[in-house]
Amino acid sequence: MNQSEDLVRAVPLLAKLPEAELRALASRGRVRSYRAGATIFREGDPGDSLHIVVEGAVRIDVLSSAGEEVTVALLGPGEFVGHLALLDGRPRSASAIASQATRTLVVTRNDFIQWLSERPRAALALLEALSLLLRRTDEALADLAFLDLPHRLAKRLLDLATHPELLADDPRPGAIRVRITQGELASMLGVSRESVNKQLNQFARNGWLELGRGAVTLRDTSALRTFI
Amino acid sequence: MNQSEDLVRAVPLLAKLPEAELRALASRGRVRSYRAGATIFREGDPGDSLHIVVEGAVRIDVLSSAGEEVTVALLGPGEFVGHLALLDGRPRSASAIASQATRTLVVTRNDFIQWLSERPRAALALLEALSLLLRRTDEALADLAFLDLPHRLAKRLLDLATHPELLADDPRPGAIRVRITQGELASMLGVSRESVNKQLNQFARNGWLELGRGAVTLRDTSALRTFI
DNA sequence: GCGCTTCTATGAACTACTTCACACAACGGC
DNA sequence: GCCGTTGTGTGAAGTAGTTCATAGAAGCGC
Repeated sequence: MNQSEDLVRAVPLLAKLPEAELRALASRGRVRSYRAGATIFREGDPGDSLHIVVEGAVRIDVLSSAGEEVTVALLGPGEFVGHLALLDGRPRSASAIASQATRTLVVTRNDFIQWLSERPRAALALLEALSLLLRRTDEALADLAFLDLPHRLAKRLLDLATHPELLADDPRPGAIRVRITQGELASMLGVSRESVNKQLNQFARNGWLELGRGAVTLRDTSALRTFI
Repeated sequence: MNQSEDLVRAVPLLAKLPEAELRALASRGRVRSYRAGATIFREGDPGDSLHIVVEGAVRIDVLSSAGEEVTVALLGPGEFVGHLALLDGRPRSASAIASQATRTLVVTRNDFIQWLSERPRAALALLEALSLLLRRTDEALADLAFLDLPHRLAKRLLDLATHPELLADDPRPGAIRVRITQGELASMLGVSRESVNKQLNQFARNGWLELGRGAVTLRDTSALRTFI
């Protein structure tokens, strides 16, 4: 119980709410566990639940018309999935996969809607959070339309460097080791794995980062930042 | 007064609300007029108002890092702009320009927030609307990453054909004349005007549409649909 | 009606990606 | 310790878009 409460408080958009309201939401949720690689839900499934990530990491994939999967997001503890289907009642717009062993707090649509309709302040906080998401998606759209691969890649690497759930122990101080394969990067950027590889090696030749199996180690983030 | 009320009811996301609540919102708004080409607000401006389009059409543009403008949306009567800045309190993420003579109903942030915090059902309706917007943006993102120009163009044309504010009188029954320049199309699709022109002419050679100055006339929408 | 501006049309040269083909390295299971 | 699988690295050939240059047609202001 108490743990659920802590989790809910870790969700940025709900963090501001009074304690009693948090407890009310947490008490309606149930904790579920997934092993690495397990499917939390699939695109097209009827969706009637919100998942708040407790620990682990969740990858959000959508299927292109050509049948390829793109990774549209990576979520860590305190972030949430399933809000779209929850709020508009339509089928899941993407698949959610546990990329590590993961636990989530699950709240059903009915419980959430009822809880929310009694708490206007929570609704405002949620509206604010959705607005921010919408801004980020709009920005990603503009990036995709106007930035070339080197710039999108640099941007994405710096973004990933802020996701604690992907970070491994730093081999040396000042370096940030991001645990991700080049194939996963390609799928996030909407380009081929080979192109990502070639560009990463270019960055490595500049001394901005080092490559390893399943990881990219950023050695000069400020160079990457000024490159953007 | 009465007119504002009608406007508010025309907004899909607010249409379900009881009459008294609608009146409450409409009475807080003010109607403002813009001539064709006038700027409603600019990207980066502090944003503290929601605009509901009463009549006319509004184009939403964002600036790319390279300084180019992309059109991210076209809005007609009943649709609304400014919700992002309104809800999250940040600066405008895009510019809004009246593409025809236009009137909007303006509601300020404070009025709206206050109105909303007293009406949980309206908040739920808004959350649902934002979820749908988010879905659409995600879909546009996937299209941009995976679909080539011909398919994106066909999709966009069919989408535009459902926007009544852009439609001119049909020259012949069954045909849909969309009033838009090839440059505007290019700016929506994130490609060059020349590429749009070449692809449109390809479609015209197929007999699927006809081209004119400032307009595209769809003659065989089902062919376009099966092409997608 | 004339000239300016906007919009459409098209070809040529260039470029950033793609796909394909292949080599090799690292890790995990048994 | 071997073998299958997963991940990285790289070159050659192809292609879907780009920019640039140039042309003409349609509408608008006065």
